[in-house]
Order: sequence, then structure tokens, then C-alpha cells
Amino acid sequence: MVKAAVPERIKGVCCPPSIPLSLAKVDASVDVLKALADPTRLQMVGALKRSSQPVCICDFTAAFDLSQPTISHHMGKLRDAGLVEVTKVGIWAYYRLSGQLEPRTRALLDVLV
Amino acid sequence: MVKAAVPERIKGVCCPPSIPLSLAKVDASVDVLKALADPTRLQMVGALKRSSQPVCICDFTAAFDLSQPTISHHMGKLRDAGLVEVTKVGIWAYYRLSGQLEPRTRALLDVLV
DNA sequence: GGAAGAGATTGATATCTGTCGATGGGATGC
DNA sequence: GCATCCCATCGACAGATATCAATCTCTTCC
Repeated sequence: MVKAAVPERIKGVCCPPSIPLSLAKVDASVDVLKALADPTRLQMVGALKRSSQPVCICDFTAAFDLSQPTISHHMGKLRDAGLVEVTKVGIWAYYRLSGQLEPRTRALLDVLV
Repeated sequence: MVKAAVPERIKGVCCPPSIPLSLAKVDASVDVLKALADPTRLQMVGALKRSSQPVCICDFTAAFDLSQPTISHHMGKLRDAGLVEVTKVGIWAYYRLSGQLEPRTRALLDVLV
């Protein structure tokens, strides 16, 4: 694909064409991207994606050099973004990737982690 | 794939396994994700990806309801992330997707925009 | 040289975000 | 009941981020 010559311009007549915008799709994508754009959360998602079993959040608390509230905060962000689901068993909380991920989101995770 | 039963736990013995971490890859991905995790920048990248020609940044300044410094700021972030390249012609600045995008990054954009 | 246009940079500000300590809430076990 | 454990929430705070007005740099045109 050749993207060679730049379009010609007339001085003072800037910007005739407008950019095509599809706001809804963009906002949905941005929400997922914001949730993933953090090292801790991206590693959490990667671990959940590679795990065949739900992962106790206490494992993340131990694996990362962060406080327990911070880990809980990050997992909450992933929950709010709809990326993970939780199952509580006794005093433990087991997390896994959401089973209702949109195909686009699943494809995103396949590329990323 | 069945991710059914949660692993058994012993109280007070939390977190035996550690999470596999590959920091370098994660950090690189996070940089790209941060650059894309903004509605304006994601739309910019989408427009550049769909355009067969480099796009004058003045088009973005006109298309978005944002000031010229803000548009320049966002494009600078995309530049810093290595996602776009610029060609200056006279008083104009034409942007296009970088030609040296990593395969992973290109796959990411294919999913996103 | 001087005026004008396009775009980048600077400085200031309001908001968002990541982090931790402290607290609360539910389950387990004595 | 009461202590203990796990996890979520709250409050506070420092650092990052988005935004704009003002300014600066570079180019073009007269």
C-alpha cells in the first residue's frame, strides 16, 4: 500500500472534509482500553486468561508488590469494565474472565495477552 | 473450555503460586494502550488508518470541538507512542500511521479501528 | 523586511488516577 | 459470643492528564 503524496492545500482554506466519527463504538472501546492500560491490570487479565481455573484474588495480592486495597481497586476496575467475573466461596473471592465478552474484546485480549 | 470448580484453599495459607510476569512486554503494551485509551486519539488513529493519504492535522482541529493546542497535544502523544509519523509540507503537517508498527500493534489496530 | 497562517510549546488549572492506611462486612472456627 | 481471616469500601493524598490561552517558530507571500 502506497500512501505517498500529501493532498494539496490552499492557504487559509483549511479542513474542508470532516473526520468520520462513530462515537458509541469509540466510547465503548475506550472504556475497555482504559481498563487494560495499567501494568497491574494487564497482568491480572493475562493471568486470568492463561489460567484454566478461577484465580483467588489473594494470589494477586501476594504476586504484586501492592497493598491489598490497591489490588482490590484494580480488580474492581476490571469488574466495572465487564472484563472479569467473581465467585465468592467462603472467605475467598475467585476471579475469571467474563464469559460474555464481546467478540471484539476477546480479539483484543487475544492480541494483547 | 470448562472453568468450573474453584481451587481448594487452606485458611491462612494464601497464595502459594505466583503470577507469571513478563514486565517488558507488559510495559510496551501499556504504553500503546495508554496512547489509544482516549476518545480523541482513538478517533484520530481510526481516521488515519482508514485514510489512503496522509491527513493534515488541521482537519482534526476542525473536526473535533477542541482547541488547536489540545489537538496538537493529542497528536504528540500518538507520536511519542510511535503510532504515527509526520511529514511537514510548507506550513502544513501531514500525519499517517507509522510504517514500522510492530505486528502486535498492527493487530491491535485491526481489532480496534 | 514585514504581515499572516499553521502548528508546536509553555504555563496554568481542574480533573482523574493510583496508592495506602483505616475501617467495615461477611464467613470460619474456637 | 468472640477472635481471626479475606475482601471491599472509604478518606486522603501525590502524581498524571486533559484542556485552554498565550506565546513562539517556521513558512509563505507581498
